[in-house]
Amino acid sequence: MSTPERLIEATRELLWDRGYVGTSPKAIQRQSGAGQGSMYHHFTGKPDLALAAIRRTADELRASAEASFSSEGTAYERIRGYLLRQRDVLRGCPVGRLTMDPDVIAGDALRAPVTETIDWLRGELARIVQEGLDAGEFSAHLVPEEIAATVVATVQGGYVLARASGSPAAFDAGVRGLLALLAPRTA
Amino acid sequence: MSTPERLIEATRELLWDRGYVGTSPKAIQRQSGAGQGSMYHHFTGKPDLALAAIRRTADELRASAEASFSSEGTAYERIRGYLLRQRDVLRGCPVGRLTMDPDVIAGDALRAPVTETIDWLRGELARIVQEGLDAGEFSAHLVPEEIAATVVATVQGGYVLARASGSPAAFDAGVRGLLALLAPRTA
DNA sequence: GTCTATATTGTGATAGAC
DNA sequence: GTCTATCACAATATAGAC
Repeated sequence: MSTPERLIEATRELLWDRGYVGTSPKAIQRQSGAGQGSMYHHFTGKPDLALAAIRRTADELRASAEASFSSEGTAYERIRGYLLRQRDVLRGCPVGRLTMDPDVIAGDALRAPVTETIDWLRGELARIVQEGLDAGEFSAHLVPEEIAATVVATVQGGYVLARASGSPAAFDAGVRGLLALLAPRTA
Repeated sequence: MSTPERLIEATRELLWDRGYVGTSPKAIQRQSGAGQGSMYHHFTGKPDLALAAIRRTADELRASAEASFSSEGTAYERIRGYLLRQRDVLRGCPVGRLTMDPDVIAGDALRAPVTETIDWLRGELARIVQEGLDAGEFSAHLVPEEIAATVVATVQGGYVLARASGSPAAFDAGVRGLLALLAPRTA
């Protein structure tokens, strides 16, 4: 792997585990095996490197979600697929956690990929819920954008519950509760 | 206000906005108006002061939630009251945000109040959902602990959506979606 | 109780040799 | 492209005067 590549990957790991304020250039250098000089040769500084790392993480998350969304099945099945897809629950969401980082949220550059990713997620889910409504799968009084927000929030909040309790079980409980509420009436 | 009091309050504000790793003793001293010497006279260091601050924040959050839970009304109405209670949405949850702080989660001392608060919330909500089930208010197939987790997750995740989009509207959308899913069948 | 001085290590970066 | 100085400032304290 090239040096810029190793720097970006190391930064992604550190941002995921410690956030932006908790990630120092020195830690990035240690984790990537690159020296001081290399890092500042390839990137202008910590914000520049963090931006590259965040963008890549956002792209990966999007590609991964897209796979769930475009699978076969009813709207409910696709939402269930998204909710139950494998996750590193105790590590949290590598994009969502950045919303709690003051230095990420404060500036436009680092915040943009975060905003776009979460907004895109809500939009895709809203589209799926609308398809479910059109198919008569869900109660007609449900509002697609609201249900989409509830689904994304349950996932993001599920990470909080899991980390608070120290167990992925809390995440799973929240997801199962949501699926029970969302389930098409089979009676 | 006494000096220890001002130190604790300043730390609470900073922890809320910047997290534990983002909060320095110097910033606490500036915000509280206390000097270096005072801070280290009243507290052994940053972790000690943070513990006092986190405990107080957790106690306040619990008291505030208790007010919603113990109000009059059906189970659905009490859950709705909790979900719609006034919040500083864009600032996030002062307790939940600490779950993303590596130095808080890593140690038992600082993590304990966070764990206890979130676990307590889930327990109280599960109790209310059970009451709703007993009263025939909810579908019998719902599992109280799961719905409770979904409710808390929707709130915690709602903060993430709001901060990602820069608007409290995203939080409100998630809550309305959940309430629509949870609403007793009126037909 | 509060203040100032001092200390060690880390942060985030620049400069210039190789 | 990478390395080793070097730098100014912040983080997180300790020591001891007042």
